Amino acid sequence: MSADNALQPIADLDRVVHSPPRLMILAYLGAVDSADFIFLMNQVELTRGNLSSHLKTLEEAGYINIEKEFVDKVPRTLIQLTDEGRKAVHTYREQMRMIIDQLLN
Amino acid sequence: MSADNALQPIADLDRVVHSPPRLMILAYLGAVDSADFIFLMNQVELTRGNLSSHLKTLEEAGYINIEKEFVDKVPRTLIQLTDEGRKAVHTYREQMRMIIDQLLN
DNA sequence: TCAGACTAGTTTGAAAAACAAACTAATATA
DNA sequence: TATATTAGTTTGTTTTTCAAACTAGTCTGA
Repeated sequence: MSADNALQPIADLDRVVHSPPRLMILAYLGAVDSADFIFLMNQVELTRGNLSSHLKTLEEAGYINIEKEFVDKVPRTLIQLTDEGRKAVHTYREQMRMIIDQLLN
Repeated sequence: MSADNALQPIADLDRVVHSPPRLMILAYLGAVDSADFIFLMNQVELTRGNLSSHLKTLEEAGYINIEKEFVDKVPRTLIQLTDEGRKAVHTYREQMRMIIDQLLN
């Protein structure tokens, strides 16, 4: 019924990556490789609570690594893309490129 | 605070278009220009209820036109992209292309 | 002609995702 | 010692997505 469905690539998009707030986080992390919580919050313009839950989603997917350390007794959260996360973004990009080129004219 | 935010293009994506089920609907309609409800339902693999509500969202956005007619006493719903819908897809495609090329490496 | 099945949707209610307000806990400051 | 600030998390609300149940009409056979 759907064996050779041309729209399948859209259905197959990784929803963890596809969500705009998370796509912003991933795009930013892809560029800088490591960011702290507050800086990331300002870059992607999310509230703290909102950022916190999106980071949790990304961490559970294995796409980012969260490291907490203390710098002069101030807690500091370092967030970086994992290899898996980088791969997921790469895959998403290739799929989306195909969708754009082949499906949306 | 966010005047020249490189991530802005992601935040600006049209969410009506961005949703995968609706992107499938729009991609399909872009290719065929007119489809009936049941055929579209099979193509995009949504339940009737689900398709119905996504169509409503698209119609309210002005992206599709829904015409109901009777063919041999059987109701038939014809769905087609409006000019505005075609334009929205075009804009989405250009924005996404830029995001892919510039942001996701 | 009346019961049962089919077609073509819509409405409604539940589940999931996104969001932001309120809370926690620690340090710094006056 | 109160007050403010920093850095997050938890929790509750809103929005979105989804599918089950409902509506309304047609067809088919006994």
